[in-house]
Amino acid sequence: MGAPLAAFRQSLASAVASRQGLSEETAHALAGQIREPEAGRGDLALPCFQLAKSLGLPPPAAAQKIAESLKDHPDFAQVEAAGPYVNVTLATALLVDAVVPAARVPGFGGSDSGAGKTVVIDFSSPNIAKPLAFHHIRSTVIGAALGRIHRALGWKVVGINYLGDWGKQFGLLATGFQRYGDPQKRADAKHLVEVYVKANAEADVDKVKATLEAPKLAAELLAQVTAAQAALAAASGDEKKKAEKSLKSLEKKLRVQRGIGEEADVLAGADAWLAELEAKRAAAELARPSIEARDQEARMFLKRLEEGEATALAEWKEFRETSIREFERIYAKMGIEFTSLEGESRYTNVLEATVDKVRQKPGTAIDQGAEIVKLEGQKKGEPPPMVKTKDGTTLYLTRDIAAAMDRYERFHFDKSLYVVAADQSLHFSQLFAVLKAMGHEWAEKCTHVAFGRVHGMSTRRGSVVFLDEVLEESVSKAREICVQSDRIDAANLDEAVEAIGVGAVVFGDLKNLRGSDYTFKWEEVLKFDGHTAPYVQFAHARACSILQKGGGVPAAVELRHLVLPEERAVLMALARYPEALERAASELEPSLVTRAILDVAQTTASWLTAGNQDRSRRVLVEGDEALKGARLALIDAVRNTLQHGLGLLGVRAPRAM
RNA sequence: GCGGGUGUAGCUCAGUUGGAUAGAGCGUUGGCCUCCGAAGCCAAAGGCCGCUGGUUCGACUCCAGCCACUCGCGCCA
Repeated sequence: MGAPLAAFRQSLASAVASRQGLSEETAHALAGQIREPEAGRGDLALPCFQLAKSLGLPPPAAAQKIAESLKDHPDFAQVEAAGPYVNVTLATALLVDAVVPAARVPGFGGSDSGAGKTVVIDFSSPNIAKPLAFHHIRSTVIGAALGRIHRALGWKVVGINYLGDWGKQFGLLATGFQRYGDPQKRADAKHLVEVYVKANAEADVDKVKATLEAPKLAAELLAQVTAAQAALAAASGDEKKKAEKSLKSLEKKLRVQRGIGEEADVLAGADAWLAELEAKRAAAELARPSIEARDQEARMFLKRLEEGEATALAEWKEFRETSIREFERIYAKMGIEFTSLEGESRYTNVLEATVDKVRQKPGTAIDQGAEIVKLEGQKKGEPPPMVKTKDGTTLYLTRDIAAAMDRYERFHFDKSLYVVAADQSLHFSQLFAVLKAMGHEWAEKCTHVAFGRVHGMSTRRGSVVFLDEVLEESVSKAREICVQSDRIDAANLDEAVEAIGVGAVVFGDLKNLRGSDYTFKWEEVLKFDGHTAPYVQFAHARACSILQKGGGVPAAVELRHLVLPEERAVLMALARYPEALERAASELEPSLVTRAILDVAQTTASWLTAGNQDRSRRVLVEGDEALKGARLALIDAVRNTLQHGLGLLGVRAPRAM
């Protein structure tokens, strides 16, 4: 099938090389420099800065010379030197023949570049006992999209939903349930979440610790501010600048802690603040024994699990299944599938053996009761990887080491991806470093596909939004709009509504570069205008509708009739699509696919709307069957590409909306 | 304090790996439905690309130093 754009670049580069007597090698290098020109200046642009050197001419003269030499080349309809650039317009025949037939074939954009290779993708991976909150959408849709993209490129894909089904949080749920759980609701996922949230709050030893230390820290900070103020008053010259800076940063810290604004005097009411913190401290002191006991209880539950105690295991199994059922309900709604649903518990039996392997190489040491890995080249201040707690239980890292080794044995992967939030970069750099130190060369094939946080959601402030809730809301908004449409018959309404509502949310996430953070806002996730899923779906539906009205694409078409600027824009957008897929896979960046199909949708919308004013520019143009046939073929290519691209993202494309 | 990330239009974000006059969406202003689908199209306004220096014919892009925000930094995952 090939990538048309790459072929165009190559043919331009080869043409230049052969006419200037340059080697194939330089031709190849040249191809890499070719880009797209400014709007209205053709299809390809070759910057001549480096060529100028080898030709011994100033860049504009080199461009002139090269342009002259290409003037009669059959592949190029127009060649123009513009300053140091050569702008080339492709011959229509070349462009249309390379793009349209290929783009009409189902699976356009895919390739076999990954044939014989295996990628393991660890994604979604929620914790049992915790709710599936909105932010879980990120790992879920990014991982699923990367899976589909790789599959389209010929890779064998193993998608693993690696549940957090082992660990202290499970102890919190189990012991919490004994206290607050409604025995009638043992299988109610929402109830389990309530219990977990409550149990977690009542065993929050970190918060108690912080509250206990708060008055002391606050007093210190106040003293520092006072001292800094005095220092500033006494300072002069260079010293003064420094003193100002340090005071400013201390004041800012204080403002944040006190929760006061820019204008307020930082020291005003400090006594009352201290008194308040002191009161909280006293309360925390009283609550401390019970909180520590609850925490201990949860830890002990994990201990019992790790020792294989039957009743604990039975309870664990039951809660686990309840959670999974709830997760699967939501995955089904989003069309997410996994090759394997497993979890940390898979490795409970091999953890001792895993720790033993680490002990042999690179070795471990006991530090403050915990067992840490001896790594060379550790920078000071960097926390050492830890494989066992002071209780003798294992940690996340221990289990991930076991899992990574297991995955390599099972799949002999060429890539192993962990689609996990960027917060955990340290964990993954430790994981990979330990694996490497154990002698596993394949550690280099492992990548942390980090993504940014979703801000504005905090469990503590109770502002957590459930993923399901967002999907529901979006679907109901889609329904409101769809029922007003006379284009869509009752039989297909539900399907379209789901596709649009869920699609908008999924697409909204996959539009941003995965690395960047964003803030959750209802009006953002529920956006249907502008560059959103409904926009692309709309273009697709229009294409379907025109194809239907036109009676489909004729058997024989003369594509050379596609000469409108609007049509060329669509052709170029289609030509870029396969390359976007390859890059999305190599850069692990699904947003490249999102943006590529937005480009197709947008150029198509402009093209089709141009036909509203001017009947001669319509696809279903009257009185010219040959032209109509060519345009139908192009609109079919658009239809096929949009459907494929949306599919890769996990968004369905209704035929009407 | 140490390490990572981010800083581009009022807001949300792209920027093809160093190339021409830095681009979209939202919002604002103006225009386009006797309709091949207005969830759309066309146009306008809006920019010291965080700051300063360096490398280069050329820097939003690379390097150094600052500033701001943010995440992480031992027994959670």
